[in-house]
Amino acid sequence: MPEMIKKCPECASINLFWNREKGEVICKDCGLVIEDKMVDHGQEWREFDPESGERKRRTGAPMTYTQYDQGLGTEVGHTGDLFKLKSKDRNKFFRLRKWQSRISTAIERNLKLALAELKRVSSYLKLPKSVEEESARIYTLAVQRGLVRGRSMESVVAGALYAACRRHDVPRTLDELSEASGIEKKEIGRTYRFVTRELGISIMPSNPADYIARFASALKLSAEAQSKSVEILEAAQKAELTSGRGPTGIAAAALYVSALINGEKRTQREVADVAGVTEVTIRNRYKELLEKLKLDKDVKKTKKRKK
DNA sequence: AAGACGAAAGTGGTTGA
DNA sequence: TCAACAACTTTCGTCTT
Repeated sequence: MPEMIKKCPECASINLFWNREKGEVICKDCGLVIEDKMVDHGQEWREFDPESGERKRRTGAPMTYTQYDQGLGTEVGHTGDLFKLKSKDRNKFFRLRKWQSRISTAIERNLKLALAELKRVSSYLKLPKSVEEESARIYTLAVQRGLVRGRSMESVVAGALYAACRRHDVPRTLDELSEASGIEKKEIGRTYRFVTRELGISIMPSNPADYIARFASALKLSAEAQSKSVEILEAAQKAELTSGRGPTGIAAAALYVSALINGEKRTQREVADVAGVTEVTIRNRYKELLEKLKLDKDVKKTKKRKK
């Protein structure tokens, strides 16, 4: 296979780091996130048509949750098979067929729709396949437990996606999910919490560091600034400034400070926008960082150097 | 004029009686 | 179920660059 050698469009370095899990390709030299959202060009086979039309050729399809029946549908055979049966069995056969269409259609139709929606949102956010799979699994479980009742399908899909993102340490903010799915933020949060609680899915509180790479590249910060912000983050965690606070706020503040120190000043507004928090929050975190970590020296130093 | 800063009031969610 | 509470937001006025 002719593997294309990719270069960083920013600095033309070929020193790239591919984080498969997060679906990010990061330039080690300049820190640019080249493909923060990898589209999976894998199979794209259709997932409709079982009802009528041609029979499925599912031979050897990989088992996957993004397939509404996980690619393993049990089908009560086709009329062609009937010739082999005696009349007694034939009744049974028809009964089974009827049954199947009764039970399965309700759930399966829902799943089909939901998974289509899920894929839509997922590809809009360019989430890696692993996350898509996970969220499909979560959604399937949720449906089986009847957790969708009383909630809109879309909101549960969004909730499942959000949960899957968190579990895979590839966090998207609620705002992003909200924008992609058209569901209100609080609604997503609600179903997210509900679903995870009901399914007993444990989720670590998301780590601010997971946001750094994405935010930094959105702000076009240098690799130095980015790694500096990670340092700051670690120091902040040691100083216990992070517990109980919103991870995005922390990440944003760390980035803001490190940008300042590195002489790549970004306005609070810019940082706030990409991080999805307000300037005030950044200010508060920022203030804490300066106090507890005595970083103000560093900030002043670079200020003087500029003059 | 724009950005940074801070105070005050409001929001949604958690917790504990 | 309700009130207290923490984190975060919104809004707005003031100060700094």
